Formats: sequence, C-alpha cells, structure tokens
Amino acid sequence: MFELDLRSRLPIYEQLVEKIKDLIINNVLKPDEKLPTVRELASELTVNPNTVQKAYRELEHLGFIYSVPGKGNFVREVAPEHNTARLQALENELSRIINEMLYLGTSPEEIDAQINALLPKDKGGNSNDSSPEG
Amino acid sequence: MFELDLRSRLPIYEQLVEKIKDLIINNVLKPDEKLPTVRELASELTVNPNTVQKAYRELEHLGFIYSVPGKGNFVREVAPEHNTARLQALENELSRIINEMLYLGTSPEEIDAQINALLPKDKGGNSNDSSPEG
Amino acid sequence: MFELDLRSRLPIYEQLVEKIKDLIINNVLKPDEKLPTVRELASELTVNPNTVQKAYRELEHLGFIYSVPGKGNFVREVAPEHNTARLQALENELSRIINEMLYLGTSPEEIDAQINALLPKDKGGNSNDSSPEG
Amino acid sequence: MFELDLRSRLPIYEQLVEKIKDLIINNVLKPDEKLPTVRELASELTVNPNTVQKAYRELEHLGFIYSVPGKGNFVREVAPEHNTARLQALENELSRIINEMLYLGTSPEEIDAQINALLPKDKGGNSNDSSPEG
DNA sequence: GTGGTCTAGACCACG
DNA sequence: GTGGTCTAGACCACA
Repeated sequence: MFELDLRSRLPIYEQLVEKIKDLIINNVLKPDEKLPTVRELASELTVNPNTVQKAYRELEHLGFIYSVPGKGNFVREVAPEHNTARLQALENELSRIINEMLYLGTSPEEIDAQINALLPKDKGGNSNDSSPEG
Repeated sequence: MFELDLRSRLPIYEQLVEKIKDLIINNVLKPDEKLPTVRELASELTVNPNTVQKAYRELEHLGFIYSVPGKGNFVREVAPEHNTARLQALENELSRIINEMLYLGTSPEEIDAQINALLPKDKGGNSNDSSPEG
Repeated sequence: MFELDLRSRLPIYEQLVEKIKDLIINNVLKPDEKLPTVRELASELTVNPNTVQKAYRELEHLGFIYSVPGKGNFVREVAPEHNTARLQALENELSRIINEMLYLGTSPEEIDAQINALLPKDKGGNSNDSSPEG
Repeated sequence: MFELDLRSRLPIYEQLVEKIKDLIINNVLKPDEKLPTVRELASELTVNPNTVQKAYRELEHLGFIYSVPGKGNFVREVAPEHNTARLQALENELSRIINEMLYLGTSPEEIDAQINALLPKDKGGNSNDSSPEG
C-alpha cells in the first residue's frame, strides 16, 4: 500500500495520516470505500495497532474518514463544513512558503511557473498565458 | 513583539523560531540588526531563558542569525549555501498544499489569483519599498 | 565506553560530540547501530542527561546520527550533502597544522611518512579488516 | 596588519593569537622583532586593550613571543622545549583530520596529493615522489 | 522506557 | 551584562 520512514522525526501515526490523506485526495481511495482494518494495516506495516488506531482517529477528526463501530472505517466525501477553516490554514501556509522562497532568492516568475505546473490546465480560461513552447 | 500559544502542540522554542524567521524574511528585522537579548525576550514572553536560548541556537543552525558571545544575537544576511535543500523542501510543501486546496474545491484560477496576490509585481508600483517620504 | 575531561576548556557536550564522532568515523559504531540511551550514557559518565541530549542533538545536526523518539539514537550512514563545506574546513585545518609542524622543525619527509602511515595501503596486506573466521 | 571577524564564534583574543602565530610561522614577523604595543594594536583593531593583552599573554605561554617589562613584546626564536608536547598534539589533530576526510569519501591518493602540495619541495632527497625540477 | 521539552537557578568566559 | 554551559528535577508524547 505504502511505506513508512521509521527514521523520520515525524511520528509514525502522523506519517500514516499524511499517506492516507494523500490516497484520498488523489482519489486512490474513493468515497465510502472501506479502509483496511486496524489490525490488517498494523500487521502489514509491522507497527503497533495502537499507532494505526490513533491515525484513523485523527483522520476522522480531520473529516477525511468516518468510522462505523463494528463495521470499519470508510472514506468520507469531502465535507464542506471543514473547508473554510482548513482552507484558511492552507492559505496561511501558502503565504509563508512563498515568502520564504522569495527570501531565498527564487524569482516571482519561477514561483509562478512552478505553481502553474502543479495546477491542472484542462480548461482554456487562463488569464496570463504561459509560453507554449519549451 | 509577538505572542506565543502556550497550549499549542508546537514546542515553545519552535514557535519562537517560526516567528523570528518570519520577521527576518519579511524584513522587519534587518541584516545585522540586534535581536532582543536572551534574558529580555525570556522575561517579556515569560518563558525560561533556556527556551529562548534554544530557539536562538536553532535559528543559528538554520542560518538566519549569528551569535556573538558577550555581545548579542544578530540577523544574518541570507546564506546561499543553505538554500538548495531548503528550497527542495519548500517545493514539496507547496505541492502538497496546492493538491489539498484543489481537493477542497478551490479552483485553479482562484489559486493562481491568490498566489499572484502574494508575489511582488514588477510591472509598475512597488508597494513594500522603503518609504522615501517622512 | 570513553572518558571525559571535566577540567577541560571544551564543554562536556562538545567532548561528547568529538568522542562519538570518532567512534563512528573509525567504524567502532556501525551504521544503524543503536547508541546508548541518553539516560544510560548520562549515568555512566555521571553527567546530566540534558548534557548528553545536547550532544546527541548536535551530532544529529552534523549528520552523524538520527534520533527516533521513543526508540533511541542510531548511527547514520554518511550523508554526502554535508560533505563539501566540511571538507573545505578540514583542508584549511590540514594546511594550518602542516605549516606549524614545518615551523617546529619537522622535515617534509617525516610529515609525508607520518601521513602515509595514517592512510590505508591499497598495495597489499589489509590490517584492519573484519576477521573472516568466526 | 590583519583583520578580525567579529562575527566569528572564536573569541577575538583567540583569533589574535592565531593571526600573530601565522605571521611568526610564515616569517613575516622575524625573531626578536618588536610587536606593536598593546595600546597600538588595540586602537588599530578597535578592540579592547584587555583583549590584546590576553592574546599576548597566551602567545607568551605558547612560546611564540617573550615580554620585556617596560620594553614591549618580541618574537621568540623557536623554543625546542615546547616542541615535543606541541608536536604530539599536532600529530593527534592530523590523525583526526585524515580519518574524517577518509570517512567523508576523500581517497587516500587525493589526500596524499593535497599534502604534497602543502610541503616544500626544494630538496632533491624525496623518497617516493617525482619532483620534476630541482 | 524512550527521546523531547521546559523550568529554576547557578556559574563561567568574554569584552 | 552578554551568551554559553550545566545541573536537578518535572512532565509529556510516542510506541
């Protein structure tokens, strides 16, 4: 499914949260799909079941999954009520990162180019055109 | 100068690192400017001097300040040798954030607009220049 | 394991850094091997655990060990990204030392001989190999 | 005469010791030559006279200069009695540095080449190297 | 039980 | 008076 870095400073349960969050965001795990049980995932990753349990509880708190007692844990459709606060936090992070990149010498043009490479471009409506050849 | 959240999960010394880093990046603290002494800042924030000391030491490791024993701590000019690895980390964070914003429903156009608002415009008026008039 | 000079001008934690660095460099402590716990080493050397902690943190910054909270501290494989600046510093030290040895009357031939004694010989017999028989 | 780095972690008086030691070793300051007075040097470098005084006392202790009360400080000819202990210390440093360079990936051949570049080659009696001109 | 953080308070080197 | 080091002892998060 994925790998953990046991040497990382990040606690294992936080790594788990990030990995599973990524799978949900990138639609690998689809809405209402069942996640592995705590025991399954724990034995597969050879970590303590308590650690997986903690990650699942955190994901539930973040609004990415829901738990049905006796049934298991399932992917939750994106919940609008969580969005505003979360988006505000993300925008703050975004601002912090951009400022630090500028401070370290990355040019505004380069930052803009990097971000446009990350954004999907399947629509025609883009205001400032990126150079077509390259 | 700024405030700490003593209830936060982030250790106090890391909050200090982030806050001071921000002040340096945003040019509130200028190169070679003297930071508050360890004891001053500790008493102002009502934390232990060792905690401030630890934050200052970390900022020194990160290349943001330098310490002159017996004199004080001072803002360091941006050190290019620290940049490459740091920029790579920032780009990874950037990617993660953009993906999560897209997942939460922010349109690519809106993200692009937000980021352009964060970047300095080289087209015309420069807003954050040092004000020439008194 | 080793001894400290409590009367030395060098801070205890820096002596610790040097000693452990030496053990790693000379392959006494091998990659991914577990170091003594903070408390073990502190009690063995009769110094404060915080002092050992500080040394371990510094070794982590220098890229010699990595720390897994709740598990322990472990020897890190040599990290190439730290090398360039460090090698430059070592070459400067080398130059300083050679010049002072020459000043004090050591002949170039003798210096050359001493250094060749320190370098591994790729000509024939290898003395410090791991013993092939168990 | 020379410059100090006021931002360095090295105490100013130690920087002074190193700089003057270098001048003596490289024969810029010759035996029995008079050094600047404490006040002169202090005002030239804009440091505290106590700092210069401390450096001179340290140089005297190291055997590089001698002090004549009421007259000044003078360069001392190399004193053999200081050599043995000092040379032992230098050889230890040498060993430490070479081992660390090897650990960081520098090949024995490269180390040998670097050191030979530092050694004078004005004599013909060199055992293992090809010195082209005499 | 591990590393990590924090406090309180002492002492030292430096300039 | 500054930063730096060290001790003693407490509490917390993680696995």
